[in-house]
Parts: sequence; C-alpha cells; structure tokens
Amino acid sequence: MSNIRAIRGMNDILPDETPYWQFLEQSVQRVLASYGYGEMRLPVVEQTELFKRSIGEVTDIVEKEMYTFNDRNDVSLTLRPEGTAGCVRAVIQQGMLNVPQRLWYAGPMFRYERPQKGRQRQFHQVGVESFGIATPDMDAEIILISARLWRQLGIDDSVQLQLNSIGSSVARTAYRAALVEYLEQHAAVLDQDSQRRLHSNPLRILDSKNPDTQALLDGAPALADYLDEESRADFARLCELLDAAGVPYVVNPRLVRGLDYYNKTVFEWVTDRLGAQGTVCAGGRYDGLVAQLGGKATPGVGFAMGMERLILLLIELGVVAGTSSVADVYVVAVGDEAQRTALATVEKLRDQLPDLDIVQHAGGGSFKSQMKKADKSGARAALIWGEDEVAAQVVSVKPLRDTGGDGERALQQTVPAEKLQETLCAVLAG
RNA sequence: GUGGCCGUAGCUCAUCAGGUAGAGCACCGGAUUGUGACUCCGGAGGUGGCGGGUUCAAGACCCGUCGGCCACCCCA
Repeated sequence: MSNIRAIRGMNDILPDETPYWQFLEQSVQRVLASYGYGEMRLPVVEQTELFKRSIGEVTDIVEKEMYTFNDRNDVSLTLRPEGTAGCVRAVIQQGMLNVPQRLWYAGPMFRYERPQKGRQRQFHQVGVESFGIATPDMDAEIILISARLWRQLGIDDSVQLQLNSIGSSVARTAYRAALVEYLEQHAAVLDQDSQRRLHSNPLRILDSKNPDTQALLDGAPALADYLDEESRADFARLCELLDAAGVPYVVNPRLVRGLDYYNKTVFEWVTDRLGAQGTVCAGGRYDGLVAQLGGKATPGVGFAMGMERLILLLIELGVVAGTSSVADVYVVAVGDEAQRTALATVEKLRDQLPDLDIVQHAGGGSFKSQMKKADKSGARAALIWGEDEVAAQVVSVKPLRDTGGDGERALQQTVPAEKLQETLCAVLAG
C-alpha cells in the first residue's frame, strides 16, 4: 500500500457523485444564460504577480496559501487561488472593456490550507463577474442571479443572504483608524488572533468568532457611520431593489471580506447545515481592481460560489440530482457467433435510439454470470443472444424490473431483429 | 501553522492479561444441461499505514513519522 496517493486535499470525484456535479453545472449554465452572461475559459496558472497585486500582499491567501513555483525560465507562477484576478487580467488583455461585460467561468482553484469539511486544497468555484456598470442595479442583478440559482437547485430554504457596505477606500481608511484606536484601548481583552490583526488587517476583527471580542465590538465605532455619501445611497438603493424583487436579506454590519479589492457592496450566502464552513457563495463590488491591474478604470461586481460546499448541501438536504442508473439495457451474448451478431445489431440500435444507455457485456462468462451482471447493472431490460437465438435469427428481450406498482413482471419476448426496436421500446415503456 | 479524535480485507467494523487475525456487505464459483433478484454451499482477498522501541512474544503498550476526519486560523 505504499503506492502513490493523491495529493492531500485534492480529491477524486467518483461516478456516485458526478451526477450532483452535472446537476449543479447544468443549473448554473441555464441560469446564467438566462441573464445573458457569457462563459469564459481561463488558465489555471497565472503569473504570481497578478495575485499579489489583486488579492493583496498581506492577505493569508497571498502570504501562505498559494501554490507558487518557478517555471523553466525562472518566472514565478501560481496556481490560481481564486478566479476574479485572472478574469480581470483576461478582460484587460483581450480589450473587452469598451462595453459592459457580463461573464462567468467555472473551474478548479488551489489553496494550500489544512483540509476540513467543505474545504480542500483543490476546490471548484463558479465565478460571475460584471464589468462597466457602477450603479447598484447591477449589484442587485448579481444577487438576483445567485438567489435564482438556489431556487433552481432547491436549496433556497437553507441559505441566508448577508449584506453590508464597506464604502469607499477613503471611508474605510478613516474607519480603520477609529476602530484601531478603540481596540487599542481594550487590547488586553482582545484574543490573540485579533491582537495580531490589529495592525495587519483590523477590519477582519469585526467578523471574529470569539464571543468576548464580539462583545467588545458592541461598543466600537460602527462602519456604517463612516460611510461616504455615495456608498450610503447606493446601499440604500440596493436594499430597495432587493425588497422590490422579494429577496430576503440580513444586513450584517460586521461583514467585511478578506480580499483587499472590495469596496461598497459585499455579501455572503451562508448556511448552518455544513459545519464550520458555512459560506456557500460570496462576493461584492470591486471598482478599483481593473485600474489597479493596469486597465482603464472600470467598475466591477461579482461573486464566487464554492461548488463542493453546494454539493455537500445538495446531499445533506437530500436534493435528488436526477437518477442516473448505469444503463437502461444490458446485452447478454454467449458464444462467438452470438457476440458478433449482438455487437452489430446493438450498434444499429444505438443509431435508432441514441438516448438509450446500452451496456454490452464484455469479457465472456457463462450465461448465468452474464445474467447476474445484467441484473446488477440496474438495467431495466436485457437483450439476450444465445445459441438458440442465433440459430433462429432472433433476439430475446427480457424485462428485469417491475414495471407497474403491482409486482407483475412482463414476460420475456423473442423476436426477429427487425422487430427489436419496437419490442424493446414497448418493454421499456412498461 | 495549532489542537482533538482516528488509521485492521475493496467498504463498514470486531476480537484480545500482549501469544503470530475475524464478521457483514461487495467480489468470484456452484446448487441437473440457456435465464438475474431471495436462499443455501464454497472460494479468493490483509507484510493490522510506515519506522523504531519495550517484551520470550505486539495489530494490540511507548516514541516518531505519514495519512484521514473535525475544529482554530483563513476562506468558496
């Protein structure tokens, strides 16, 4: 057993789970297309510099969670830890910013963290980004998309929208100073982590899980009081639009986000069904990012959702992801002659019924063992070619499951090849 | 990076004052000649994560290491 194993935190997704993935991916495609969003396919590797400049030098992601290495030309590359940076890079590089853009992408992201429930080192996100619209109607659109997707997936009762505005960077700087001043007076009460953050990233203290710290924050200056006029107005308008559209939300004045590029609107969709990693989707506005990465100043809003977490939720809630049994039909063929006939006939059948899933028995074996395989495949019917069938130039169609609810099983039928399609369809139709 | 729990057949787990391993499921074969499911019978499959230590003897005890799960940190 000292074989090669998968890298820690990088999981194989097996056929018993892929139906959930397909269900999620199809839902995502449908919903985003219905809002006029175009799909991007982006590289998994980018220059390290891109992430440093967008996510922020002092964030945990950049400081300790990136998979970074040098290529053969000694250029520092990084496996993308999130999608927005690469999307922005592409949109600048491809000259797409003359007009507003509505875009989305999906794929693997990489972060060197300790794996736990709902978190792995290779994980998958769907990202949705909108460029070129600065007004809060676009924030609302972005949120409506996510809300519709939850409905589509059947998990809308289990997720809650939390909303906040973190204002302009000027407003945030002023607030940060006030917050630090307050907290320094009570530094003794602060937990270790928060003390550390006091100077590196004080805003993050706001969403600390430590109850004592939270209690201390009750007396702290409020971010909302420091917001600039425009942020305040935009946030009010966003709330108004969400109210009108009937999307419930909770304003969480202590919601900030970890990535440096956000301003104004930030939001998270959270659930209490997944243990500690309850954020299933998160995003916000990033009006400065495009310019920061060298493009012409262009506002943006977007969000990312964690596919593993959504799938955990689908499983947890027992949302059925469309039953996908291995096959509709299993083909039994005993002997060389039978196998030859079966193979050729079944190919024709696939031409006629391309939506039917047909498994052809392979590997030989007795009649009995092939029948066992047919049963275990979950197929609803078996097609049987044995010596008798070959000699008589016919094929047997045998139902394997109860069709009605009455426990009655239809009888096996033996028909010439020309009648196969018709007979099989009749049997499958019950 | 920190902490807790865990590591025995493909899967879920057991046994025992420490004396060189077992069940269920799954898999393969059989129960009168060509028919699955239920039942019965049989079979294959484990250097007990790896390395070291204690002992006459270790899967069981100790140490280390690797891996898993959950939580902290952080984040989707």
